[in-house]
Amino acid sequence: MIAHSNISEKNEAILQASLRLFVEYGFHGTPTSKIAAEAGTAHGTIFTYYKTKDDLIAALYEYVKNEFRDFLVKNVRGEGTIKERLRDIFFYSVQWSLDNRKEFYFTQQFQYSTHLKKASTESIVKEKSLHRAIYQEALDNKVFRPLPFEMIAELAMSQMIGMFQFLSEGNYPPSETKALIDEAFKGMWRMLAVV
Amino acid sequence: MIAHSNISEKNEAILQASLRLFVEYGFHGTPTSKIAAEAGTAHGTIFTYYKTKDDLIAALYEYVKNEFRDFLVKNVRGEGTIKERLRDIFFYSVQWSLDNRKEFYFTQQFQYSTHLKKASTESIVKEKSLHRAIYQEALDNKVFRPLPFEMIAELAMSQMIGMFQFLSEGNYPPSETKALIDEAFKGMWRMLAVV
Amino acid sequence: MIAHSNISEKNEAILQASLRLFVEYGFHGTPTSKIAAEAGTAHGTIFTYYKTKDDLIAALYEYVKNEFRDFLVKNVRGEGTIKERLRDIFFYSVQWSLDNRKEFYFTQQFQYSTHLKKASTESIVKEKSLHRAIYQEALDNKVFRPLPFEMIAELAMSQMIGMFQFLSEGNYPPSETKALIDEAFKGMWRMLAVV
Amino acid sequence: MIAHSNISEKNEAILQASLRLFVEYGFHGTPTSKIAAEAGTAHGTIFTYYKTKDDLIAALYEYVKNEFRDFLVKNVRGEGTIKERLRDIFFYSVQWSLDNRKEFYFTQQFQYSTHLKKASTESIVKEKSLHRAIYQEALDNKVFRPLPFEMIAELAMSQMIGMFQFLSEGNYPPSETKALIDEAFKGMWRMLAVV
DNA sequence: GATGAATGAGCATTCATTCAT
DNA sequence: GATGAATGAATGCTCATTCAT
Repeated sequence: MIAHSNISEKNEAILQASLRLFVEYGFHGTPTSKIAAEAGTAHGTIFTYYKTKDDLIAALYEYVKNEFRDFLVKNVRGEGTIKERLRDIFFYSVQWSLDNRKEFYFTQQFQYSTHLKKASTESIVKEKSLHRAIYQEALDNKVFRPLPFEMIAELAMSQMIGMFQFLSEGNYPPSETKALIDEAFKGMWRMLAVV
Repeated sequence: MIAHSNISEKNEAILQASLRLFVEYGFHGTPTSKIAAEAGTAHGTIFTYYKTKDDLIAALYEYVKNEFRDFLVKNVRGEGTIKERLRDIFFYSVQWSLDNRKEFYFTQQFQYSTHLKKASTESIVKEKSLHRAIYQEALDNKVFRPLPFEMIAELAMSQMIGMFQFLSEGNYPPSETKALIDEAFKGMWRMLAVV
Repeated sequence: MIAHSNISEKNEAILQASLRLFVEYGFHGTPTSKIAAEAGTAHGTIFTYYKTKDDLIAALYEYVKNEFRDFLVKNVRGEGTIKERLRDIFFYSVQWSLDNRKEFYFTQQFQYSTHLKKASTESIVKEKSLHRAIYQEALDNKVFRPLPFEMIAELAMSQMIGMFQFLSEGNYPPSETKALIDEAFKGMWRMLAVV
Repeated sequence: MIAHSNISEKNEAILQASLRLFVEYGFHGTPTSKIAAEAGTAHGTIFTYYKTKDDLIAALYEYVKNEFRDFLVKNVRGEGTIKERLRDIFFYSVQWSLDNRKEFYFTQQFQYSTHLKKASTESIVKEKSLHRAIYQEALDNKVFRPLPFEMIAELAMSQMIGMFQFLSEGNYPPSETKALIDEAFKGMWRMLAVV
């Protein structure tokens, strides 16, 4: 669920409508006119907030990214062993994507939309900085096996995406979901950690 | 490199051009007219082979999928322990995607192109049947931990995609690439296998 | 430089901004929003002064026309021979257009903007009444050759426009400019006058 | 009447329709959709011939310019005194503009459409080269008074435009029209020529 | 009067698809 | 089969104008 501070009601409605429609019909399958209709605004209103449709898409990405990051910052333990903090990151990342499926799915779509590559590569990396910091820490402290950093990062990320895809298809009750995520984390730990 | 049996030269040129352009500009960023130009045919010719652009995309997907499957069938040991055969699947899957980056990237794009969902879900599952058969075997024989089958499948697949992404960015020499893939396989094994 | 009596500061700013932008980008190339920005007012403010953009354009035309007329009335000798007064009209008309290039250019643009035809034909004729009066006088007194009045009027006007165009491209010092205008007037006199 | 060699029927219809509508409603007052309707083609057809509306406008200008030039070349005496040839240029220029009022009016509109300036300045000069060549000759041979070349050019051109404007309003029979143009030419001669 | 967010009609342009040759 | 001119529905975007504050 999107909810943010200095964003006008109309703007919010536009972002929400965009998210819903992009996820359902894709970027190109969603005319700006439909977004406006879904948002309950006039067509032109979109363009008072965003110069172009691509700008809207990019802004939505930024928006979602921030939601995600805010959620992680709020939930991940600031203290504890590396393993504990890693577990938190893993757990809450998967949890957030399950609780915000549209947002997560949109993110994936975005990263595969070729013509937006340039504007965002930097943005994508930044988005992952929370994760990457702790992988680096684990690597530096020899908690992780001596593998290339990027390999570790990619494998860990993929793991989360895999869990999201798995869990978002079946419909497990919360407690079981929790258990499965933790099971996956243990798997990841066995995969990457020393001993 | 695409090369197949009963496909006319023009058709082949069209598929090749499509692949190149789709990967570079995305489906919607690639007009059929440009495909024709790149393929060295008249615009209309595309539509003597494919009723619609979406048909072309679907056919290309089918085409690539078959290439991949043929490659696996040719290379994966038919005999050996489950672990050996799993390793082969893992290894050659990653290897193929590295040797056919455009093809693999196209596949990923395709799976995130929402408006093509219906036509293909079934197709995608079928594509993965080779992998899934052996995961099932490993699960049935208690070689894998007792986790939901789909979870295992997703985690294993994600691992390969993660390795592709990692390796396709750095530029490692063949021998090192080979070593890294095997390292990743060992990680996956620790993650999923019993003991 | 525009400067007039009962016109509010905002209104004046709007007219000035319009003039500048219309001359540079044309009527259709100048959005009212840009005019407002250039004038330092809110977009809506324009419409408290002018019901429509076309009204603004027409008002600006009227405004400029009056500037020109005032200038002529102030400078043209009220007495003297027909030739002397004609020379003044010719001279000061060209001079004004050189000293007020934007204004003059705007006038020309206006007269070729087809969709404003109706509103202004009458206005344009009125604008030229000072000139026309003296051509009529010259014709009535047989100072001019016996040609159709409209022909004389058009030829004389064209002459001034031609001189403006010529002088506004080169950059002659004032004294030379003056001499060239007088030379042109002599030419016009030879063209139109008896003997 | 436009009529040219290697121009397809549809293209011709588009140019004709454009000319008619531009002259009546102006560039911005004429939607491309109306042009298509008037030309009896589909809307999209315009864009198979011209990449943009501005391209169409520029092409139309080029087209009309060529018509004019062809007409002059066909009619102006190649031999004779400077005066005779000047008279021809003057006479046939005015005559053509009267016989092709839409074309001529379009030309004038075009030259005042600010945002097309860049594309065409060069083109406009070229258009006038036939005239300019003979003015230069007259100046070099001291047939004209020793005035700046550009001044002569502008004054002569203005004269023709003035005559067009005058004649296109009244409705004189051909013989009288002819006489009046010649009268105007004599005036111009008195204005510019030595003695 | 002044503001500027909101409106929606209007427009240029794109592009998959058709079809006569 | 191959061609490419023609089609017209669809779409992103602009901008004059309105109106609640």
